Amino acid sequence: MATLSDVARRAGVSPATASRVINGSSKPVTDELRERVLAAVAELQYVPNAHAQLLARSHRSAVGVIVHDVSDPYFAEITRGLQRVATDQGRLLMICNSYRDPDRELEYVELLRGHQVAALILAGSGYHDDAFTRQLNEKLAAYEATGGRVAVIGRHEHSGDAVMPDNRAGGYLAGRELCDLGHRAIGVVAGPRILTTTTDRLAGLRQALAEGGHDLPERRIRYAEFDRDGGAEATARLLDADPELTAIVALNDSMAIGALATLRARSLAVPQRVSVVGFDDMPIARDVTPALTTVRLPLVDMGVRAMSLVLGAEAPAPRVEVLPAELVRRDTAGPVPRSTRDTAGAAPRPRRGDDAS
Amino acid sequence: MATLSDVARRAGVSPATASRVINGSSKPVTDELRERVLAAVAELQYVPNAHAQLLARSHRSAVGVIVHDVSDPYFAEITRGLQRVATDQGRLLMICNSYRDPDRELEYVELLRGHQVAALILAGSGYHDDAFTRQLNEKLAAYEATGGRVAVIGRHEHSGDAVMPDNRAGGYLAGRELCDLGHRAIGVVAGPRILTTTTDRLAGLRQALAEGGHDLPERRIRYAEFDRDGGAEATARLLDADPELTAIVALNDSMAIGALATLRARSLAVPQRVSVVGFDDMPIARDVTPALTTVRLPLVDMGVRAMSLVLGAEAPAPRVEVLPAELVRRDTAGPVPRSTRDTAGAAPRPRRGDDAS
DNA sequence: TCCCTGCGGGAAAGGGCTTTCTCTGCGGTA
DNA sequence: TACCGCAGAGAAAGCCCTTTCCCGCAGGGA
Repeated sequence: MATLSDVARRAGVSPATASRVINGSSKPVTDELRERVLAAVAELQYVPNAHAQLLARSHRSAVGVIVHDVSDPYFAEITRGLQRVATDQGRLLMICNSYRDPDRELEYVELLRGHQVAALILAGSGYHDDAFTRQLNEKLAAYEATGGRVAVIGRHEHSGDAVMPDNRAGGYLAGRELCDLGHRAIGVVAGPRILTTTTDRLAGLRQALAEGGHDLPERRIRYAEFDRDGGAEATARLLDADPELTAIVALNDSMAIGALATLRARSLAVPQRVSVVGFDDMPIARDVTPALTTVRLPLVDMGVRAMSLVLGAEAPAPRVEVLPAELVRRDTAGPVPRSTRDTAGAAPRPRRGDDAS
Repeated sequence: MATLSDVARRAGVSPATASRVINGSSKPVTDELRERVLAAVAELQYVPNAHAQLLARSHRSAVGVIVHDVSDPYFAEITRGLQRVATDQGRLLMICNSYRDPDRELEYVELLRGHQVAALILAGSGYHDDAFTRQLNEKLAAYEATGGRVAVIGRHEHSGDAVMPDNRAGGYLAGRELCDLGHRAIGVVAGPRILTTTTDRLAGLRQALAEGGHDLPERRIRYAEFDRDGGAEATARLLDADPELTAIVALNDSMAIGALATLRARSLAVPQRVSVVGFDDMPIARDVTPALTTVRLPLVDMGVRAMSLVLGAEAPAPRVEVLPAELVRRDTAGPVPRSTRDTAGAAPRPRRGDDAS
C-alpha cells in the first residue's frame, strides 16, 4: 500500500504538506504544490490508512450499535432510524449482532470501546439477569467515565439516556381489543421470558384481561424464540393443550406470522375461528393474508431519537423518552365465534385494511 | 482511556511485557508478572486501542462487504452465509450498504481499503454502466495489487473470483412453468433495468417463452424498484395496460409480495384468475397467502462460497462458481383460467405447501 | 536601513501498540 | 574457574498519520 510519504516523495513535498492538501487543512498551500500532491495521489491510488488517521487525530467519530440481529425487521427498522441521523452528521456506524447472547453483547461493548467509538447504542431488549446486568453496567460505566456516550433502546436497568417503546401499554391495547371483541380464552405466544420486552408486554396484556374480569393463567402462555418458527411451534403447543382458544396474542409480528402458519396448517380460520394479534407492525404485517392486526411501535423514530440523544448535548440528568404504542386494526382479529361467545356480548367493529393501489 | 503504558506502570513492568501478557504472546513471562499485569488490566478496565493495534501489526484480518441493503431479506440471507464463515475464522466483518448507489459503492471500496481489510466482497448485482464498471475495476485492481483479495457475488464485469447465482436458468424455470400451465399473456414485474440481475433473469424468461412459441413484448414488462412497493406499483401499471394478463412473473420475492397486494386490492384471485411467480425464495415466501411459487436461489450458500473463496488459498486463475436455481412450487401459480385457455392445453399439476406443524 | 509581521513550508513530536533487538543473570559444561 | 547458552525482561524502533512548532523569506512601515 502506498503511504503518505510515498505521495510526498513523489510530489517532492513534505508529508506535512501532503497531509494538508489531502485533508483540506485550513493552512494554505500554493496551488502548484497542491496540484503536484493531487497528481501523486491519483497516480499511486493513494488511500489514507484509516487506522493511522484515527490514531493520529484523537477525534472519536464513529458510533457503535449493538442489536440482536439487523436482519430481523424489528431491528432493521430501528437501524434505519439510527442510520439516518448518523449519516446526516457524517458519522460511521459500526453495527454488531449479538444474536441475543449476553456474553457476545459484553464482548461487543469491549470491542466497540476498543474501536474508540464516540457513542454506544444498545438496541436490544434488556435481560432479566442480574449478573449480566451488573457486568454490563460496569463496562458501560467504564466507557462513560472516559467520555463515551451511551443510550439504550427499551431496557431498564441502566441509568442513562433511554428510548423506551411503551411495551406495557401496547400489551394492554392488544388485550383490551380482544376483550372488547368478547374473547376470554386467549393464548399468548411469547418470546423468551428472560427478555424484559416479553415480560413488559405480558404485564400490559395481563392488566387488560384483569380489567375485563379474566385472568391469564401460565398454562395459556408459551415461551419460544422471538421468531417465525418459535411462533409456529408455540402456537401448536398452545392449541394442543387448549383447543378451545379463540384468540392468540403473539408478542411480536414474526411470531404472529408463525402462528398464522400453524393455524392455516390446522385449517382454523382466522379470524372466524381464532383471532390473532401481533406486535411491532413490521412492514410485512400488512401483506400477509389476512392482514395482521397488530400493535404498532414507531421503530424508525425510536432509532432517530436514540441517535439524537447520543449525538446531542449531554444532559445533566438521564433522559428517558417513552414512545407510545398504537393498535392497528386489520383483519386477523374479529369477534369471538358465536358458539363460544359468552355473556359479554361484543359488537362487531369495523376493520380496515391499508393495501396499496 | 487507560493505555498500555498505564497498565505497565501500574503493574511495575515494561509495556513490552504487558503487551505480551495481554496478547498471549509465545514469549514466556513469569507467572508473577503475568498476574500483576492481569490485575492491572482488570483494575483499570483496560481495553486495547484497536486502531493502534491494527496499525502496529501489519496483520490484516477484517473483511469488507458491500451489499445493497442488509435489511433486504435477499442480502440478509447472503450475509448470514458470509458471517458464518467469517466467524468460524475469527474474522470481523465490515458491512456497508450501498443502497444501489454506484457512487456510494465506489466510496465504500475506498473506505474499506483505507480500513485495511484483508478482503472485499461485492454482494450486490452488477450494473450495466460502463463508466462505473471501469472505475470500479480500477479501484479493485489497485486494491488487489497490494495483496487484497476480491470476490463478487452476481455478475459484475470483474475478472476475478465470483459466485454466480444462475439467474438466467432461474428466469427460464419460471417462464417454462407458466408456459406449461398454459399461460400466454404473461406480464413481468422487473427490477431496475440497469442491474444485470434484472436483465439476466429476463433473458432466461424470454428464452423459455420463445421455446413455448410466445414472445415477450416490452409493453408487458414494467421496471420499478426491486422492493415491495415497486412490485405493487409495476403490477398496477401492467394490469392497467393489459387487463387480460393471466400470469405475472416478479423478478424478486419482494416485488411478488407487492404484486399480490395489488391483485388482492383489485380482487383478482390468485392463482384462479392470475398466477404469480416470484424469485429468490426469501423466508417470507412460504408465509404469504397463497404461499408463493418462486425460484429458489441458495442465498446462504452463496455467501458461504464467496467468503470461502476470499479467505482460502489464492488461485492462479479466477474461479467462477455458478449456483443453480430451482423452482419451488407452492400455491400462486396455477393453470390458465378456462375462459382464456388456448389450444396449448395444460394438465393441472400438483401443488405443494411446506408449512410448519 | 532595520524591524516586525505574516505566509508558506518543513521538521518533528506524538498517538498507542507490537516486535525485534539487546541486555542481564543464572545454570550447566569443560 | 572460565565460558557458553538461554530464559526472561526491557529498550527502542517502527506502523502511518496529524498537528504543533519553528524557520526562512518577502513585504511594509518607521
